[in-house]
Parts: sequence; structure tokens; C-alpha cells
Amino acid sequence: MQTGIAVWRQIAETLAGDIAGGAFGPGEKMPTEAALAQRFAVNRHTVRRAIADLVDRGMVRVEQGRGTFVAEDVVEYAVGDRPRFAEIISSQRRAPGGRLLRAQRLPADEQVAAALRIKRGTPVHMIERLGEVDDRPISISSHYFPAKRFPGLIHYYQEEQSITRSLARCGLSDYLRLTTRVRARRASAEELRTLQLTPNTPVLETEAINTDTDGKRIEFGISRFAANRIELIFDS
Amino acid sequence: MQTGIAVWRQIAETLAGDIAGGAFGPGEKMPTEAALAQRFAVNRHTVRRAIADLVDRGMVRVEQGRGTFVAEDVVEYAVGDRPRFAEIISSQRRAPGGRLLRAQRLPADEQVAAALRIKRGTPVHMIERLGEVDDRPISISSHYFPAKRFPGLIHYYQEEQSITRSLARCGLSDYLRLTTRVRARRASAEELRTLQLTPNTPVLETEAINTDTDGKRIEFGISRFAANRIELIFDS
DNA sequence: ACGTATTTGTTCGTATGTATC
DNA sequence: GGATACATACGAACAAATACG
Repeated sequence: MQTGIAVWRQIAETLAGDIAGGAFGPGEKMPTEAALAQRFAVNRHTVRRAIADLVDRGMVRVEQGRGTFVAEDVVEYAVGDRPRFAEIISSQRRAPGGRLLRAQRLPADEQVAAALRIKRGTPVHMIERLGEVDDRPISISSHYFPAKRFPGLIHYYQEEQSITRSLARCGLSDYLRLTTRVRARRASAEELRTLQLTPNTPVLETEAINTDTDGKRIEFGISRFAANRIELIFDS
Repeated sequence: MQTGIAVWRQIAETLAGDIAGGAFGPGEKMPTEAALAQRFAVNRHTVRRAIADLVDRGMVRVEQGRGTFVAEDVVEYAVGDRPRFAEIISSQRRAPGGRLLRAQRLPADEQVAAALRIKRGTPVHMIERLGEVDDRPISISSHYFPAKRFPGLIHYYQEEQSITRSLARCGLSDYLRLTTRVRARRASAEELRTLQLTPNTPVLETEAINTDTDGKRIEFGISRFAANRIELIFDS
């Protein structure tokens, strides 16, 4: 070579271009070091030097024994005063989306009843939603509302496809986050499928209680986020 | 039996007693259904009915193909205005503990520098600590402080074994949480060992920036919690 | 529970080109 | 030119983590 540019730099540039160009999607596995060494007809060390550069630039992540993976672009989910999925995502200049998974009226179980301060068995509306960001699934969230307070909520939701707007049609103009609990655990088989995760990816689970402006509890929600694509931010 | 109490209830009671009495520690594997069936001289179905009852009560967790496990008693970690491990744990009527893993002075890397709003390479004190609750490891936390502002911090820490008290001896009486980011990921091999986790357990990772009462950034901390033993609580 | 294959991590040694004094 | 230091590149072997049957 007489280019005056180190081979490993050229390789790093080529790979960076491949990633930027979408040849490897976020989170996808890159070819092995051996395969890349063959492709570029260089020693494995040279490929490793190029990959180290990409790691420094935060473009890929290397896991011993598993491989090299294109970095996920993580969504920074600002958990503020107001729990509003679409607003929070939009403020990151990303495209919020999603679809309804289930919606039904059912009696409150122990957990829901305790959170909403109602008696066990009291009817609640349950709305379960898949949340998407930039057309990729990111969360499954189950929301529970006392049925008596919000008649017709599910019907409204089917028209509006937005919890905020559905509550507005029930006469609730504003609601606030009271408390949020955060856990992490291994994803269940169903979560792996719905969130399109690779096995062993954890889920970040939040349990939130939200109130109206009078402090009355109006919603209990459980959300499960794909842990590799999200970061929750709590500011004081 | 002619006791008038269903056999499965008696078995459930016995097992619940065993667990409460500490015969099986939190997170430990219980005997297999087959073994329990033999021990109580009943059919496996009867044991399963008893276990189902314990699951309902939240005392155990069943994983298909792996076994039945005593539920971890999860620590409710209230992430409030003041980041103080011992205080937060004590307020749950649990015994906080821990030990120093590493302490050294080093130049700030990109991440630390950005968080503390200092130049890359500026000297910082790094204190890495293992956190324990009721004598069980629960967290690994790395704390970074600008060295110039807190001379002798590491020395004080070696005497005090408490960040709050060490900062006090540097003249800082109070400090506050500014922002906290929460992530979840698979635990590394080292984390598995240090936190005494079983493979594939996730870690809950928090990244916190803390300030003095004037709002000046004085600490950047990364904590990795054993996800199966902790729940973070953020109240508004 | 265990061995086997795969993949990345580490450490030797060797050689060459380039910049500096 | 010569001496030296440094970055680059190749080769081989083994260690460590992971995946899979």
C-alpha cells in the first residue's frame, strides 16, 4: 500500500460506512473478526485495531465469546411529571408509534386495587399497548383505570389511539406522575417475541401510579421496556 | 389424614414455615417437585397445588425446566433528593453494609469529565464500593469526585467508610441528586462473581450526577444493582 | 451436567516503514 | 548516514467466555 493511510483506518472507515449505510442494523451482529480479516485480506490484529477504533467512537460493542454488535441507538426516556409516551418520544426528535394489544373491562386484582386505592374486584378498564419508536417496538404497557370514573374509556381509546386524548374525552385534562418503581428482570418468552428481542435481553419494568390534579389516583400502569434500547432519565 | 384440612394446604404451610424459618434462603433452589412428593408421601400433583399456593402468596417463583426458587426479598431503594446508601437502607429497617473495592486518583475520562463539567484529564478521586444489605451484596458503585475540590477524600474514606462523612470532613455538609439515568443489561462475569448472582441475572445500572447546595456538580456515580434483589422507587 | 465448537482476549515474536535527533 | 523510538502489520499459540447439542 502506498496510500499513506494506515490499513486499519481504512477498514474502520469502511465498516463505519457500512453501519451508517445500514448494512448492519442497530443491535445486529457484525461478521466475526476472522471473517473480516479474510474479507479485507489482512491479519486478525489489523481488524481488531479497526474495531477498537469503532468501539472508541461508540459505534459498536464487543462481547467476548459472542461477537461484535452494532450499538443500539438508545432512546432517552425522560420520566417527568407527566406520563405521556408520545410527547416524551417526540421531544427526542423521534417518531412515536404503537398499537393496541388488548383492551377490556375486568375486576381489579390485589395489586391494581392497592395501587388505585379501590376495593379488590372493583371494575377497571385495562388497556395494553405496544409502544414503538421509529417503527421499532420498545415497550409493552398495561394501564388500569377505575371504570366508574372513566365510562367509555376503551371506546374512546379505539378512536383516539392515545391515552391522554381518551382521558381528555372523559373530562380529564391533566394528570400527573405520583410514584414510579423500577425493576429489571429477564424477559419472558412472550416479551422476547413481542419486543423482538434476542434471548437473555433483560426488560426494564416500571410500575407507575398517576393522579389527577387533585391528587386522586386515576391510573396504575406497568410498562416493560426493551432494556437494550432504552434509558430512563429522572431529573430532580 | 382426617384433619379436615386439605393435604396441599398442610404441605403449603409446612413449606411456608420452612422458608420463613430459613431452611431455604432467599433465591435458593427448593427441592424438585418429585423430591417433595416423596418427602410428603403424596402425589406430585398435590405438591404442585401447594407450590401454586406459595406462588400466589409471592413466596416462591417457578421456572419451567429449572426449578422452584424462594423469592428474593427485594430491597425497596427510595431514590430521593439525597443519595445516601446507608440512610436509605436503614429507613427500610435493614442493615446497610459494604466494603471498599478500590480507591485511587486518576484523570477523568470522557464520560466522567462531561458529567462533572470538567476538562478531560482533570484529576478525580475514584471510590469503588461494594454495597451490602443484611450481609448480602447488592451493589457495586463507582463514585468520582473532582480531586481539587476534595483533597484527602480517599484518606478520609479509609477512616470513615462512608462517602457522606468523608465529604463532611472535606467541608461539604450536604449534597443533592441532580439527575439519575437508569438502564438494565446482562451482568458481566465480574459482576456475577462480586454480586454473587446466578448467570443471566440482569443488573440495574444507575448513573447519577450529584451537586452541592449551590448546584455545583461534585459527584458522578455509577451503581450496578443485583436486579433480583432491588427495586428503585422514584417519588414525585 | 458435560464436552465441543465458536468467538473474542492476551501475549509472545518478527518485520517493516516513518519520524526525530 | 546512523541511532532510536514509534506505529503498523503479520503469525502463532493459548486463555476465557459463550453457544449448542
